[in-house]
Amino acid sequence: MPSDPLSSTFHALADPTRRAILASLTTGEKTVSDLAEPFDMTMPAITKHLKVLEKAKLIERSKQAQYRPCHLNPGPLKDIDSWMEQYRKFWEASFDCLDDYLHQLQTKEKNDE
Amino acid sequence: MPSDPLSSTFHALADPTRRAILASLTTGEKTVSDLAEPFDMTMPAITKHLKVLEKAKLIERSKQAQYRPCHLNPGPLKDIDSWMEQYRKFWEASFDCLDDYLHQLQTKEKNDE
DNA sequence: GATATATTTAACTAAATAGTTAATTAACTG
DNA sequence: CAGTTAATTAACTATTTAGTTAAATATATC
Repeated sequence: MPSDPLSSTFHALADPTRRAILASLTTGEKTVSDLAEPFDMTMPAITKHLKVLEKAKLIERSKQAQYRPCHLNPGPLKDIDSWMEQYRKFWEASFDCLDDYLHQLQTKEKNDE
Repeated sequence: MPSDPLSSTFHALADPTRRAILASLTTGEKTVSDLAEPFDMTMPAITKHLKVLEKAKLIERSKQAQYRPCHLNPGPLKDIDSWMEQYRKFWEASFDCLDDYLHQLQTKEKNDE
């Protein structure tokens, strides 16, 4: 259950409703009802999605009267971006066949040593 | 069940074993036994992880005698990178308080119109 | 053809997920 | 304080997941 941060971020993002909620928060703070409005889903379902996003620290929440507004926290997305770094070289070069490319990379490594 | 590509990629990445397998494939093609070796897990468990990665198109497989070597396919990672684009501005600017930043962004939007 | 190696499939289990409805909490409004 | 609105919690269900052990498949080797 104490899943590592990267896993819980990826898990939170592995759902189209949650990604849509995040996207909706890019324009600023929103209440739960605001966020729920576009979806054909009950409020408790939205509450649960928000809990998943909150545990992953992708959103933060405050209190304003009976509202519990949410805002985006980009930190975990930045962490994913950093994690991706090790893979960028695999698509940034232009190549047709991955095997050729890997071979090329390995050859280059040898030359660098 | 026919989950969208982005969801199935994020889901595949939401597991440390699968991420470790991917990382291991950055150095080139590996057999299932090679990939399984670092983990305290049975072979069928690894086979299942590979199936998840394969369905997400993060790996591709071939046949060589009794071996079924795997290699990395960076395509879906590139797609995640593109998806992230809309969030980059949220961490690329330097700011202390997200609310201030959001307010700033909204102000800027108004000025742009 | 018998046997060993590499991998997968089948059948099962325990736990987690994504949703529901109904009830509860909290705060505002008349 | 009665009623309404915003949101959460509880209790339940169906599905998916991540793992297991045991059996099956496929290829190579003797």
